[in-house]
Amino acid sequence: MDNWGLLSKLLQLMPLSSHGGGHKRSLNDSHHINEIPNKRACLEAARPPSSTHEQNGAAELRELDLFPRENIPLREAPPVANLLKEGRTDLQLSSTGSEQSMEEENEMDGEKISWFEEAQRKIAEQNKELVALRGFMHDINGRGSPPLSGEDDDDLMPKGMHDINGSGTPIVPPPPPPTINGCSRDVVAREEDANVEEVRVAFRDRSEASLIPDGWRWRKYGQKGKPPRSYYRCTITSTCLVRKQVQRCAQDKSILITTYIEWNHDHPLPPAAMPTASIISEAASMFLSGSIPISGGLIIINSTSPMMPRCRPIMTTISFSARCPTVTLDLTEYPDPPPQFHAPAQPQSAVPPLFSRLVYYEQQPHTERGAMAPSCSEGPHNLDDVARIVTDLILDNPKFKIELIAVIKSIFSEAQQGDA
DNA sequence: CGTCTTTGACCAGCGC
DNA sequence: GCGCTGGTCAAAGACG
Repeated sequence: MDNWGLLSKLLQLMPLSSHGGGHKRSLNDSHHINEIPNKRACLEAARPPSSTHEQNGAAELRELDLFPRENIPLREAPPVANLLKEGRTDLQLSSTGSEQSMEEENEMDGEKISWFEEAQRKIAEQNKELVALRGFMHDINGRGSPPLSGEDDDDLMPKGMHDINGSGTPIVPPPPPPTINGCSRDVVAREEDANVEEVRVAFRDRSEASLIPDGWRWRKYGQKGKPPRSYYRCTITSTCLVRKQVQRCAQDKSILITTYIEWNHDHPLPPAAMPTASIISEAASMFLSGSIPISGGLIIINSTSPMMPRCRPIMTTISFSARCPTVTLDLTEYPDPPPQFHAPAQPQSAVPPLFSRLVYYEQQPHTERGAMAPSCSEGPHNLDDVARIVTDLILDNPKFKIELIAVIKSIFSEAQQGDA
């Protein structure tokens, strides 16, 4: 069985009816500092469930109804489509520049077409389905992420899992996106589309310090509430309007929540602040452009920011404060990034690279996980063992599916680089 | 003395 | 209209 076969087998084993958990965890996460709003009807209509009642399935049924299986013929579709059928519109498996790569590869001799290229074709097919699904959802909701143009290959980039800099690329802060009055064009576009004047970007991370060093200079100008929420203003210039809020998580005092209310400084950014600024800008841009679904998702960020010193997967959650949506980047999920996420290439092995990452997942002291999955400390014996372990992990914790998607995506990216 | 933090007052928006 | 909440202001005090 080649790697694609393995992946197909793993994906087929995923319980299709498992719609909760995983990327929806954040929506019910009581750690969230912001509450569901009572205004912004356009966002309210699409907001995720928050009440216990909704957690018990009502909202999930509503979301399932958006993808009635009898209306979408995916029965014969390959496994990736099954994830889409679940509403996993945040699935992203393609890599930057894949379309160009595919065109080139089509001219090559047939014998040289690898499993990876086959996988890319399958992904392209599923992306087309994704376009149809998103359009379908848009028609039903009257909002949400704008439907993608099926004729525009650039728009076929799947949403939700997003490698901001491209996996494995040199860790260089991306240049700020094109701006309109200081806002990225995407931001402006989605603000206009969704009637959103502002989006906030928050970081959740464990820190004993009262402030996470981010390169800017801040001055405290207010404090409210219990637990206390501190308000800071950028003081690099007296006219800079950038502010942020800092508070401890009510449930876990070791978690510091930093919310950036503005990020359009009226002065040149200090070099130390540029990585963080780019992350904030990108995260906001991704949300406003629909790359991060309302339900949140997983993104992969390469960064030199003190907050995120290396490439790592980040669980994003979307909340809705009284004033605007907040994209929260949860940095508490991974105490240390797996080596694969900052080592671009893996030595060749008889075992697919997927497995070594599963081992990483397996070895993490994940406090949210329930019963222990079968131990694999001695390493895989065969691919059936791998499949069994993965199945157990998925059944044990639906969130593992999210992790798996990130791993698969990363593998594809690395494989593509290896071919280049 | 300048800078920064603390803290109560004040304001605006919203739901009831 | 009232109360609640989020956010900001500004006076007072602390600190180096």
